[in-house]
Amino acid sequence: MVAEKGFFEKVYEIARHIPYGRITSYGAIAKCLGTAGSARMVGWAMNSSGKFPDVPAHRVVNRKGLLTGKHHFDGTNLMQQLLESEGIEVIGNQIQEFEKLFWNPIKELS
DNA sequence: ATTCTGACGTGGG
DNA sequence: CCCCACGCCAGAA
Repeated sequence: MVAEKGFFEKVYEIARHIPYGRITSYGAIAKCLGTAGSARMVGWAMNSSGKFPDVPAHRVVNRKGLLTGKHHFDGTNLMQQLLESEGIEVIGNQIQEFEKLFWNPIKELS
């Protein structure tokens, strides 16, 4: 059948739908893609998000709400600053009220 | 081709 | 919550 969209594109598509001031987890996206368990690939795709300005990688964190990928951004606190810029409180790489700000792609995009 | 790593998640203790 | 181990699969060396 028709060639499916690349794994990366699927990730980007969802990431692009993340609303302002909201965040989601890699696993949530992975599940939405149907590749639950391969959450690592989601993060891997994000690694190439630098080529896609439409992909707010800073809004994607791990399931603990920890900014595990902040180290991959340009600066050291760039990711945190971006999140705080959207009204998200971040302390020590940990998003405050993570569950409250969590945006479930499966529920919203289903 | 093989090997290792990696922005994760889940399960068991 | 913590720690440990396994699975996952794409890409780089």
